[in-house]
Amino acid sequence: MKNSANKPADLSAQIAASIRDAIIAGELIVDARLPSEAELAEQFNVSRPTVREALKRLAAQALIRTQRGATGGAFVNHLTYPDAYAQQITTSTLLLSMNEVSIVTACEARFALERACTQLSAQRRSPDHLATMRAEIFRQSQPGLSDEAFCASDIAFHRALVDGAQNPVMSYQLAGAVEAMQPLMNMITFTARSRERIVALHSQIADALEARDATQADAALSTLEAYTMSLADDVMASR
Amino acid sequence: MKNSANKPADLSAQIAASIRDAIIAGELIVDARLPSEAELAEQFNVSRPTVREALKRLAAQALIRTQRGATGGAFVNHLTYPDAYAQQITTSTLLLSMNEVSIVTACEARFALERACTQLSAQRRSPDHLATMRAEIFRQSQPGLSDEAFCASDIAFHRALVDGAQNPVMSYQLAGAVEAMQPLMNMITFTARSRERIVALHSQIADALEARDATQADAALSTLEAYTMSLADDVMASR
DNA sequence: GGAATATCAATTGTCAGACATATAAAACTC
DNA sequence: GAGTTTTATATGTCTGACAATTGATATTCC
Repeated sequence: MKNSANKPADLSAQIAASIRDAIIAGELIVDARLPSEAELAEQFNVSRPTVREALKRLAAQALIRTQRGATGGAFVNHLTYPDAYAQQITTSTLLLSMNEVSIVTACEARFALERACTQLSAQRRSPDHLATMRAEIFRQSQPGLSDEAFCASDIAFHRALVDGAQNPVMSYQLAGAVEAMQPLMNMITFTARSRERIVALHSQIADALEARDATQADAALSTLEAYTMSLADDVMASR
Repeated sequence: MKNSANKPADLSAQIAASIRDAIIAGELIVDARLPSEAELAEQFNVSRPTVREALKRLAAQALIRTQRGATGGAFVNHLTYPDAYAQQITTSTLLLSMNEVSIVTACEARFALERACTQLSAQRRSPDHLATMRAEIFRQSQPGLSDEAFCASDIAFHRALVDGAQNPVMSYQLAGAVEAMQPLMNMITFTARSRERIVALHSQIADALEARDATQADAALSTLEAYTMSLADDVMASR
């Protein structure tokens, strides 16, 4: 009951799917070179532009990379965390902006997932993570800071909190949840007083992590969640 | 210090990025029709094949859809949750298989995130979610079940658990973490005895959620995590 | 007049062939 | 032997064309 049945996909989509499946199935390992475009065209019995469209589809998903020149070609890409982050963030951002996800739902998800990191972060955070958090807190308390810069710093703070768990898979998962909310957070204008409150809560969290006190960090995070939501409610109500 | 600086990207990549930014910035709203390929080619001062490659890149990310015919063209796509799931799972699966993520790291992330859902799921799960979980538990206890089918049912169980939180953003985020682990989980062969134990823990979780007891569900999930990891250790050690 | 049908026009999908450009290896020069 | 030039191979891009799809329009028939 999928597209595969009711609508024959484009040739380029079919070819892309075929190659993608081979990669996922492990038939093509990382850094393996695909046949040249001309060879692929012959294999699939299509023209070179069609093959190229298929390869561009895969390149858009960071599944392959291409290289020009004599020893060039298309290679199975080693999917790096930054690549995956970037895709994750793009997708999450669009999902949030296109599906009328309420601020409440997004906040709830974000903080719930973030709390999942707290336990581990309290155990494992390095001095480096703490230093990053303190630095962002300092930046956030500067009076002249623009709203955009404040939000960006807020995100950097939470990234450090998440990274403190020292689990790259969790960092990757959270990147989407945290960063995708930036557009929503930017809609909430922070008054001087609410910034003060947020900074105070950030400090509480950093203190708790420094003391390796997961329970207290959790509590501060919950308070922050409730406060963020109340700010969001105010903004929604005033319109 | 990115590719944008040291390597001028392909024209098709530049054009794709340009259109993508316009979509993300909200300049192109959902279902808006993009100019025809010929018009885009003229606007960007490139040939049609180049424009087409750019559009295929966007189509691969489900950002646009194309339609043939007189009133056809490329339209900004409404990114649905299933679309986002699919991308999320593909990316996560590749990330796990290509980055030598240890089973320990992946398990840790998965269960930590899943525990984040438990609290909400205990409050909000519907009878429907419970029924799904019970049905999967029953299937898992059937003796003749293949390893693949057991793993698939395991995933379905955990999906129901996550969906019970009634937060689509969390469901989306968790889809990647849970399903991407299928290949890893398939590597662990389950003996009759370990299946029994897993089913018992699943039942405990279902019971706890039925009783809306988040603490007990949490505990059972933690036990399941520890048991899964010990099984993984056994498999690793025996090779 | 209204409905079924035929035609048309716009747009994407595909193709063939060509040239430009990048790049590493081979051949050449000193 | 080191440096330079050539060459082969691959991707990147362009031109031009035709096929297929599909909504809109005109036409025909009752």
